[in-house]
This record gives sequence, structure tokens and C-alpha cells, in this order.
Amino acid sequence: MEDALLFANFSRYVALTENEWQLILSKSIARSFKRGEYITAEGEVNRYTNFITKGSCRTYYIDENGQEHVIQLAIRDWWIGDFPSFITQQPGQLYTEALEEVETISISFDHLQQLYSDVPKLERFFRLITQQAYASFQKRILLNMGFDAEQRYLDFREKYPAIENAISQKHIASYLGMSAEFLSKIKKRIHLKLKTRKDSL
Amino acid sequence: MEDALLFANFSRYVALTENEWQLILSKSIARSFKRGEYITAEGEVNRYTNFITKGSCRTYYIDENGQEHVIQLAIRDWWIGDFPSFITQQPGQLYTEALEEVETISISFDHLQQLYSDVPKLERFFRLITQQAYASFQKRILLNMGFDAEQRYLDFREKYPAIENAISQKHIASYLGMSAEFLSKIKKRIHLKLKTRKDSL
DNA sequence: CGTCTATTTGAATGTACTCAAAAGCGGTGG
DNA sequence: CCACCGCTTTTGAGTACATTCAAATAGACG
Repeated sequence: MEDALLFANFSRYVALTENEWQLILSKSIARSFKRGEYITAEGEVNRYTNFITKGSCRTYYIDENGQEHVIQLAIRDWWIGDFPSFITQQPGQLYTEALEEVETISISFDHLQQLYSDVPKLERFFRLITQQAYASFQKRILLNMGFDAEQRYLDFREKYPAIENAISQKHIASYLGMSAEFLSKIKKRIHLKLKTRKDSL
Repeated sequence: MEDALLFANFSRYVALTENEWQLILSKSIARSFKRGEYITAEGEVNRYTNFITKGSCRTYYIDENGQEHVIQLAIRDWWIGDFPSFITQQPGQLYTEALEEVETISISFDHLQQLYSDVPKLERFFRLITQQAYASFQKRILLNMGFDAEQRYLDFREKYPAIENAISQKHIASYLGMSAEFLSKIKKRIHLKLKTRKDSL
């Protein structure tokens, strides 16, 4: 039913023929996860690349002190998973948790390799979205190094308003590399600034 | 002369025929840079993807306060450039500086697009190395969030001993997201720890 | 409605930074 | 061959941004 969303996603980079699209569909499966269930888990091989058609997830890892760190947040129309594990087909380090009822269209590693051969455009598609993801990771590193917590939050809010509404501040704070308490303090500070500005007008 | 190094680099992921290899070579050019010259610069479109055959570089950006932040360090047998600018062919934000005499084998964006069509294996190669680079960026974000400055330095030293010898501590500190002074203090602290441990044996 | 989790707030603390100055190192020219 | 210059590294003192811990409040879900 949500196939159209996936088709539109592909169409941003490649023009698939009806045959190619049907071939891809025939190798795809629908999966669904309840709130709190895991799409990937530490120590397990991530066998699927997952396109979210409904719900939201967070991908995180747990450091040696038991602390969770959110690597990625994702909502409808995004691809999600433990990418390093998927491409190497080795056990991964990341958990991907459904933050609510989640539905995906997923392609297994083996099917994807087949599809790369049968539908070369798909190889192009994944090269392009990986390059995009790489570029945005680079921007994120850049952002984490050059900017303080408040600026990082403002940038995030501007870039992903849809995520800010869908996902709890706790996870957003972790994604932004700060404590939940500190994010709360930042938001207060920003409110005060805006109010002060209005008062002085 | 250093073509063999590039061929070996390709061979890590794809098996090229002699014809394919010659085709790639015919679209490649050798470039060289003196110490201090720029391979990419802010505001310019990065027209080439560059494979380093000699020397070392750093890729950095300058934030709004005029501070430099090293995104990437690279030596012989690595690919370098302003990736986001290259893939979009839009003006970039990054400087790539030759830290000493540097030689590269470079392929222009246009030639590369042609080669993707003529040599599908090349599209596979770049998909694979981009995925690798993506995965390593992910690890870097993970590392920056979960670990303090000392642990990040120790991890770096273990992972890239060749780079630690080739490139000044100042740039390494920047790459690791800390001030040069602080890296110096960390190194002293590590020495003291080792000495103390020896003394107590 | 009650419980469980998320968010807010405050106080004390710490990690890493800035600034300034001294010491080390490498290259260049007299 | 040595002296000087510029750049990198080291060291110390003071500071700031962000954290941890604890407690109170608010919100979500059954």
C-alpha cells in the first residue's frame, strides 16, 4: 500500500521502468515492529536495509560505561539500519529501536546483491544515497566540532522540524551529543532570549 | 609510474580487465602540489576526485569565528577531496591543503560519470568505498560522542600509526576535536601513567 | 486515577578551552 | 658551523561550557 512512497523515493535519483520496479518489489518484504522492538541489535548481523513507511526509530550504541548514544533518528520516508553491519554482513554494534508502531519495506542483503546485477540503476541509487549520507555525516562532524550545544540544537531544529515533533527531547539531546538536562536548559535560555527581545520592542 | 598503487587500490574491491584499466587511465591525469598549495578551496567546485600517490594532506573548514577544524587527514594510498562539493558539483566549504610535496592521480567529475557508464565495475567500486567511508565516519561520530579526549587520542594512535608520524600534532589535535595544548597535556599524562606503572613493578 | 517515564530546575563539579609565556626544533643565511 | 628566525610544542593559571546528581514537576499510558 505504501509502495508508492518507496517508488517516489527511488525516483528522486533514478527513473525505473515498470519491469525493474516489479522486480524490486518481488524481492522486497513488508515488516512491522511494535514500540520498543528492535530492528537491529548489537551482536547480530543486520540482514536488511529498511525503508520506513510508518513510525519513527532511533539507532544508538551503548558505550563501555553503559551509556546510550543516539547515532541516527529516522522517520517515514527514511532508510534505516546498522549500515556498517549491513554492508559487511558482520555482527553489528548498533541497536535500532522502534519508538512507536513502525512499518518498513525491507530488502535482504542477498536479494540486494542480485538486484544490483539485474537492475544497475539500483546500484546507482544506493551509491548516490550513500554519498548523500556520507556528505551529511561530514556536515555533522563539522557541526559537532565547530559549534556549541545551543547552535547545534538551533541547526537541528531548522533542518529537521518533522523529527523534533515526532521524537522525545531525551533522544534528540543524545543525538546532538549533550545531556537531556542541558538541552532543557538551552531551550529555556532560548525562550528567555526571544521574550526579552519582544519586551524591548 | 605510481599507477600500480591505484590499480592495487581498485583491486581491493573489483577485478578490472586490461581494457577497463586502460580506459580508466586514459581518463585520469597526474597532478602535483607544493607544500601549502590547495587541492580544494572554499567557494570553489571540487572538480576532481584525487588518489594520493605521494605526500600528505589535511582537509579542513574555517568556522564563523575564523577557527580551523580538520575534517580529514590523508596520506599515500588514500582518496581525498571535498566530497560533498564533488558529488553535487556545487561550491564547497572545505580546504584541502598539501602538507608537503603531494602527487595525485585524479579523475574529473565529467570523466567519472562517463566511466560509470563505460565501466560499471567502477560504479561498484565507488559505491563500496563510499560505504566504507560512511561506516568509518559513523564510527568517528560514535567515538567523538562516547569517549573523552584521551581515549580518542589513544584510539587514533592505534588505528593510524602511519599518520601520527607523518603529520604534526597540531593538525592531529584539530582532527580529534581538541586544542593543540590539550593534546600536549594528554600525552604528558599518558607518559606519567606509563612511568608510574613501571616504577611500581 | 495511579504509576512510570520524561522534563525541568538548581547546586556542585569537571573536562577541556583560552590566553600568555617559555622552551624546543628545524631551516636559513652569515 | 653557529646564530637567528619562525613555527610547533609544552606548561601554567584562570575560565567556561557542559556534566552529574538530586529533587520537584509535568506528562503519557494503561
